[in-house]
Amino acid sequence: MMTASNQCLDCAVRETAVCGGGEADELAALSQIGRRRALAAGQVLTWAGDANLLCASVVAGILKVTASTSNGREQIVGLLFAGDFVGQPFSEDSTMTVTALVESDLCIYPRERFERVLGNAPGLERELLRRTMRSLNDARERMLTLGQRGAQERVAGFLSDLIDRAGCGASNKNVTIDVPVSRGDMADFLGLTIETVSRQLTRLKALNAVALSRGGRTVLVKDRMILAALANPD
Amino acid sequence: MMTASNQCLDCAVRETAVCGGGEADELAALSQIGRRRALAAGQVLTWAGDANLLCASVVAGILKVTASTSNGREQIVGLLFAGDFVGQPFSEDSTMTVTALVESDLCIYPRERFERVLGNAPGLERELLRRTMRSLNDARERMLTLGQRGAQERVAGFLSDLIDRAGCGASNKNVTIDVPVSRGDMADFLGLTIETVSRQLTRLKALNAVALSRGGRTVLVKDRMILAALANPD
DNA sequence: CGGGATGTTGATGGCAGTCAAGCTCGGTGG
DNA sequence: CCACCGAGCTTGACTGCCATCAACATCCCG
Repeated sequence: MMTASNQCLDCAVRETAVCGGGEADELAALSQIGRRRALAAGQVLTWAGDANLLCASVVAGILKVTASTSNGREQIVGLLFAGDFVGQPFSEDSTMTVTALVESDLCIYPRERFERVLGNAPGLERELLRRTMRSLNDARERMLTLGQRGAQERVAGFLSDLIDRAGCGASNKNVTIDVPVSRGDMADFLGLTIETVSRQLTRLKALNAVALSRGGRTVLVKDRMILAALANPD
Repeated sequence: MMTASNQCLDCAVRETAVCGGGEADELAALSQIGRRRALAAGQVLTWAGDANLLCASVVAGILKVTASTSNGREQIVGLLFAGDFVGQPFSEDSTMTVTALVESDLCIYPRERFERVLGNAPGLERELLRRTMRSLNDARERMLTLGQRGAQERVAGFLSDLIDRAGCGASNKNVTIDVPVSRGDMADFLGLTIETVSRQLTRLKALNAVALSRGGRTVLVKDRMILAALANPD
């Protein structure tokens, strides 16, 4: 379809998303099945337990992938940013809920059709394998945090990771970072409560490692080294 | 090489390992690069931080994949059984340590050669992608446990999972399961201490849900339903 | 301004970690 | 065959961290 193809060529994540891993003809096949969808903040893309009908690429925004216990406790098992892949090909049912944290744009692929395209697109399949491997590694590193680290290490580590994500380069002092999620989501991500997260942040403030503003959503990191030391004590 | 090929044909995990996903010619290519290696209990296959030189299939035995903090705390992020795939293709460095928990047999593939074989073996690559997706899902479900569940839920859930693994079918009462790991490994797996694991097991005993023998390594599950209820309270 | 959502601070308690002692079991050697 | 030994497991006393409950502050948006 011409419009879809045109969308791909000037897509914001043309290079960074999974589509970038394929040859021209593979991209063309993908473009046939992709459809744009916008999600409002808080809107759910897929529910755990529902039939697994969708895969997607994040074009813009931030989403969370969550798992929940039967008594309603929630763990954020992954955050998705522009360029990230969403979904579980080759699985009949989805066990995770995917929710937009801010207004987001996706490029949606029906799962079964996506799988068929994958079969004829070795470049895409390779790229998806690489990404899944990286996600698995991330998940395992986070299991270390959730199983073994204390509250202070978790919060300091979270901020350090945010800095790395932003790619602020060499500067180690006075880096301003934007916390893209609420305290509640931060707590669910780190396996803590809102109160504990808040307390640890004020503790970092007291240690002169950070300064907060914009209602705690903007963090001025006065010294990355202090933060790194608190995230990884000996 | 004829011997390697012969090894594959009568390999114990011929059907269940990643090799089973490919066509005959794909298997032949794999057999060229696979070499058997035996590991003693406690022996390390690969260290976190070393160059990433190996992938492998588990032929027999049990291995653990661990991540560690700088101050020496360890988290078991995965257990590997016969048929499971080991390693991280397409990554230059390995971030996890892999250790044999009992005497084990592996079929080792040099990483770069394995990657080259994958490029010409779509069936294998597909199978590896499926497995990696499953592992990612497992890791995420475990993040829920590590982040949100209490000690009792973790231990009861661990035993329930062991029963599922063993595939004891329909019988819900008086199932005997073999705990394949020490209390210490169980603790590292669950993000608890040895003492807490032990206490929770005696608690299960007091609740008449299980009986222990062989120094705590054999568990007679008197009622799976009680266990499931304790693992998933409301 | 005013009101609701979000974030912070405080008081308290419980669950799991720590430290320390005893127990069990399997293996070894006299 | 039994006494001994050591590793792994259990139990106990105590501590400390983080969750919980509750009040207050701040921000944002109309």
